[in-house]
Amino acid sequence: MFCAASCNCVRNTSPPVVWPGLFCLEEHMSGLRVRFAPSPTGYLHIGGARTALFNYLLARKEGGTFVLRIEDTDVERSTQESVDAILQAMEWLGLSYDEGPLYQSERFGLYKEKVDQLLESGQAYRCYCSQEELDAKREQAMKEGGKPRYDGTCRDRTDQPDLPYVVRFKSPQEGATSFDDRIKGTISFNNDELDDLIIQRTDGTPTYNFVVVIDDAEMGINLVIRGDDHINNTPRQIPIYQALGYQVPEFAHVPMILGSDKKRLSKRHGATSVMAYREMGYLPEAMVNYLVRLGWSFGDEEIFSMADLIEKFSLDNVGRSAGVFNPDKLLWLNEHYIKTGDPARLAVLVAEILEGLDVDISGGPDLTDVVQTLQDRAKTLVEMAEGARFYFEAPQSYDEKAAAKFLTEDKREVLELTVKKLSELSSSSLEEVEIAFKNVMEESGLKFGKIGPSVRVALVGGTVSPSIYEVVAVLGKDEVLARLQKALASLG
RNA sequence: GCGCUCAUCGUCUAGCCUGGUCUAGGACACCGGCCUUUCACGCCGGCGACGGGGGUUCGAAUCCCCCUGGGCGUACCA
Repeated sequence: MFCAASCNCVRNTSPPVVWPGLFCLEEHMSGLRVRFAPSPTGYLHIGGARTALFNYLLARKEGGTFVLRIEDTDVERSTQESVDAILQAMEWLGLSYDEGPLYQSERFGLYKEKVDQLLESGQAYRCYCSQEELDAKREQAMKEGGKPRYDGTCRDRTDQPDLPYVVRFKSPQEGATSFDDRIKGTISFNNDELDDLIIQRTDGTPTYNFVVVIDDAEMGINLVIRGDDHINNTPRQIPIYQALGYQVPEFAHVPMILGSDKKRLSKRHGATSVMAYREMGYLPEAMVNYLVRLGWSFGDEEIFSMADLIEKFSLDNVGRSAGVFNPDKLLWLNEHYIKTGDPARLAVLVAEILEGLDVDISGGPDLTDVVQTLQDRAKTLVEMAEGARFYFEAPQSYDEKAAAKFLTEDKREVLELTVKKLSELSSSSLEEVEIAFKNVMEESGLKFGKIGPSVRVALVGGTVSPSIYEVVAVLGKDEVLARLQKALASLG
């Protein structure tokens, strides 16, 4: 067995087996416990994926534990489809977790207990103010230039009228709350900025800022890595940890991802769903590599495999400023991984796309060979599939312009010669094909430029394809001959 | 409005903590060239930034202050 942190502590088994998520205890097990806690109100988006990735990487690097928790306290907006979509996306990216998924909706009993505990100890209270009253107060405060925070009307109320109520946490009103963020440094808030936040709604369900504390504490999370849109929540959560007698974890707030207009990344900036990129023909390693480099760096290096990252990732190299999502660079990375990827693996992926395109690949050339001719010229798997199409479907017609230029009567002679030379081939290896074409050139006295383009149009239907030699070799003698004959028949 | 936060090429960033080695490095994109049977790949080259103003210092991208600009938050969403 082999330590997944790719250290030198090879367990003495042969062959070595890498077991994701399994580490040699002595060297790598640490008490680090991190988590990813998405709320299932949609697909896994770029930002969430990066947060998950950072958590995953740190856990793997330190030999810690990565926990997945589903934040579905908002019963209205949470759906099972979203949960599935998120799980699927994480799997695609290769982000395995050690514990979970844990559902907050299944822990309401626990939260209720904690609410009661705070109510009893006087650290929380029932608030009977209606939504309308609150809205009015907020508006009023804003108008007077004040802070739109709850004014504490019910804070010291002692009666318990038979009215709907929410439970509010008694936030400290004096002093300051501060914490040392692992990424941003010391952050401090004056407590008079805090108002008494609602921890339990009228319908009895708990709210985010409350459950997140309980869960992180109960699950033993000691480092919370999350988006920096949560920085403002942190000083509200810390007093809750304290009120409940929990130890406050460390925090690491990672900067947000913005769109090209520097606004928070959203649908109008294009695809933001991780899985949408899979559909567009992106490789997961390209997505992981892109995501990690957005906000993190390691000298001048650009290319990182997951194993590299587990070895090299560190919160120390995470930047403090927000980053703009740049699809061009993602594309470049995808191109890179297609170029350097294992053709057999790529073939499996391309086969799926081809199937979706209703292209029947049975009886055609070996897809792995096909992929190899396309690796240097495709930026996405979808592009590759489209480029592979002609290998399996003989051209039904020829591109008009191309035919007018390259499939003319005066090409008959050389095309017939090509057919002759090719048909004499014993195999269609690349070497043999090259020799055949050389012979054609010699006998006809023509340069390749006078022959190749015509052959290309005959074989693929247009003027764009991999090298002619490769195409002929991969397509195979019989199919090439058939297509050439067909083109010959169309001449004139 | 208030609070928090951020600030190096168009974009991602190195450098900043421990001032001089920075006429600021790399990558994407873009432009030009080479290679070439098409399209690509590849290779070579180019364009291009320390937001502004004050300090401190012999010397500041690096330290301090102010300004400006951006982001986030300000929900019975998470």
